[in-house]
Amino acid sequence: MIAQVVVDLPTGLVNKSFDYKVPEHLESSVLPGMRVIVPFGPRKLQGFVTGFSSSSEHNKLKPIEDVLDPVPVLTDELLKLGQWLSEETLSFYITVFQAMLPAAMKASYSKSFVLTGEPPDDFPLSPLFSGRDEVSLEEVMREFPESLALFQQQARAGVLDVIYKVKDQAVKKKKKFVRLSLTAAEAEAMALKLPERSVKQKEVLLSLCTLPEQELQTLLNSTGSSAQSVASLEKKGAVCIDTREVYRDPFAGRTEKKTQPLELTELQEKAIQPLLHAMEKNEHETVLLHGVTGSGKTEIYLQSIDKALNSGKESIVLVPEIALTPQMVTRFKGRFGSKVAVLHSGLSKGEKYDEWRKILRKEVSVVVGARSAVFAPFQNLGLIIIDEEHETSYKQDDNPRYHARDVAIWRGNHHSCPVVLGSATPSLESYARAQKGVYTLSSLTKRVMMQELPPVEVADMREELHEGNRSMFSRLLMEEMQIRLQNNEQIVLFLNRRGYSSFVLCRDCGYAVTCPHCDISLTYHKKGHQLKCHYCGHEEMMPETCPSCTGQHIRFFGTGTQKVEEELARLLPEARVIRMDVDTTSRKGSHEKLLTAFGKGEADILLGTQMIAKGLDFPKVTLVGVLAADSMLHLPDFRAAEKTFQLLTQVAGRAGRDELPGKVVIQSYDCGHYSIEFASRHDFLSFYNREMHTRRSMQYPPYYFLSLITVSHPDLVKTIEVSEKAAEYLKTKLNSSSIILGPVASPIARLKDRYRYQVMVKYKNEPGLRLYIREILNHFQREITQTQLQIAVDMNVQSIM
DNA sequence: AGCACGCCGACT
DNA sequence: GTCGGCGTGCTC
Repeated sequence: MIAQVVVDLPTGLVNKSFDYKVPEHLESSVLPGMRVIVPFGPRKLQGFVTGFSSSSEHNKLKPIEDVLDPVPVLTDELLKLGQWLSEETLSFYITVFQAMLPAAMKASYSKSFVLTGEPPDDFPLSPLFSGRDEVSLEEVMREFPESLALFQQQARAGVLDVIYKVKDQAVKKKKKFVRLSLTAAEAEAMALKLPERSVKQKEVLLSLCTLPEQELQTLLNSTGSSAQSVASLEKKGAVCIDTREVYRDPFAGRTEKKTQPLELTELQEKAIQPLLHAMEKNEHETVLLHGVTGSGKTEIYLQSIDKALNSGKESIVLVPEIALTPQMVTRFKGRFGSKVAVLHSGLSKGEKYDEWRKILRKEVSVVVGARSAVFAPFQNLGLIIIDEEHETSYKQDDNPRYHARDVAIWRGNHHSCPVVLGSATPSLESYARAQKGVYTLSSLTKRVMMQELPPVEVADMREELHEGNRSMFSRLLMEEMQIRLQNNEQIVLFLNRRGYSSFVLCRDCGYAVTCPHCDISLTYHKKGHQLKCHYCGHEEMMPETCPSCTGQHIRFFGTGTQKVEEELARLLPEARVIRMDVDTTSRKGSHEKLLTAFGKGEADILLGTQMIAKGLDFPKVTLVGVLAADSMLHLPDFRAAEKTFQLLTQVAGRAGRDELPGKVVIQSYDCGHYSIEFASRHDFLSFYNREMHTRRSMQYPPYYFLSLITVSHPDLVKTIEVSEKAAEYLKTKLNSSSIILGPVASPIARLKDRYRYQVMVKYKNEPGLRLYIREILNHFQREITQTQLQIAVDMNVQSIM
């Protein structure tokens, strides 16, 4: 039996399967989709078995060394999907497989030197081994790097062996359990017979009488005894201790109140029908659920999941990372309890691994998670839901550059089940497909309780400035805030920091402090008085004087949340403010804590960035202020208007969600812009028509496909040379109707000390494009593996910023 | 990615 | 004449 194995090396040269002999003792335990350890050259690598064959073109096959999984971690479906996805995104198989699995299952490798026998008397490395017979390469590099050559020499001489190890990081958590091996009556009798001084043993026994099986640590804590007491009891045969695998429980101590399905409104009923139909007929269909904020999309999700559950099928719910709040999780756990697994970035590696294993073992039937949850290894999928389908976070921005929506639709096809794309502000792509009939459109035009969408007023900041108001709050917003404070109602202030962060500028000479490694202005962080690069992490102290002209007038500009907070403290000193941004929410759980505090009314104003734009539902919020609505409007991105519209609509939806009527104030320097105008009128369709018009005339998606090739190298000349060759090659191959833009410098022209140039391809129909790009990659393959050259390909660009 | 193989400069 | 530099090519 011969196994085909894809090895764990993300290189073009090994992007194929290798044949290995399956040793007899493993024949019954290896299946496709399992991880194995195989010898590869002199070392050992983790790999994935993709299939079997009875013969091989190679005559000398090495055997598989070990099988890491008792059952396949990649189902047959996922193997197939991986094949498709790697072709679609031009990624390596191994990269795609790894994207499908929790990070904990990625192998880690180590190398060490081992003494082969008794070292000779004059062995020069004896002091470094000092009695041990193994020293890791890591230790050599750390403690005595100058001896590395000596180690290698001794290895060649045969005094040392070089050992390669593959470590599976997927560690299962274990806990000890204590079980009473006597009946309660016997135990009680024994407890009485124990000597006077065995107080603790007695307590332990009595505790076990009421609950005969307990987790060791819990038992020790509750009785205040030590492991010694329990060990004595074990020796006496009263209890036995065994070690068992347990799941890490990220939701420990949290019990969700069980919720019941709500009665659907007439509109919801109508909207859910096409979906339920497709589920009944076991047909694949993509339903675009366009529902205004507060229209009850979630209840539709919950009831369709319920339907899937009732017919014994599983569901995947994707939620944007940023919206994967405890509030959201609670809604699903509340309805479906322990049938739900949750996968999001807030979990530790181990926790994610455990949640994932619940899916593999069929212990859950619903998974709620961010982008990568679309790969949940369910085998009987009945429904896939993508909430806020327009969110850009569904596109992965490194390899494999996949879009969760495409993967969902592939899987929906495979399982003959519907895919639901839900949004108040669908992406233009999806809405256009719905209009063409590729997707089924299902609309919810009214809020559940029939509240009106909140009125939106736009404050013209140019005019404010004109009339002498130099503060960051318009008079309108100021007035409205004062009213809420008086009425004891709550306010959400939203500051979009993208493209608007606080950069440092010299007022004398105009010098802006940029990152020494990237073509990017540094951002000022008040904490530590430091400047940081958001791309490479470079940090430096805020300079006292201008590095360029040594002038004194170097200041930070732009409005960060910190600055807004200070301004609020000055203008509305009585207001209690909670600030949410990367600085205040970096600690685990702090995000949730702040939101809970706000929900309990411990603050009047919630001030934050993107992270407060969606999913939040606080009944006492009656005013939402958007401080700089146009800050992202002028980003050089074809989606700038779309993103602005989506964001404003989402934010506006946070107001007046309960009985109290809400109001929204949008501040802008460009209030005539159609994104702002249509968002203020809650008019998606007009925005859609207008923006589609622009896209058509500018030849952007959804009228054209957009692929981007980014070449990067530390040397500018090399970068330009390669990108030019790539563009020229494509020009000879593509249709005359396709548009090749560039090469030009990327929007971030230098990143981490590498210059970046890009070639953009706009096209309607280029069936051979992937092939041509593959050829470009092959052509430069040697330079990619051996020099600093990188060529990144994104076959379906979402954003060009 | 590693590592071996192989072909040119400064050393015993 | 040899040790060792790192350019090139392969790993089932």
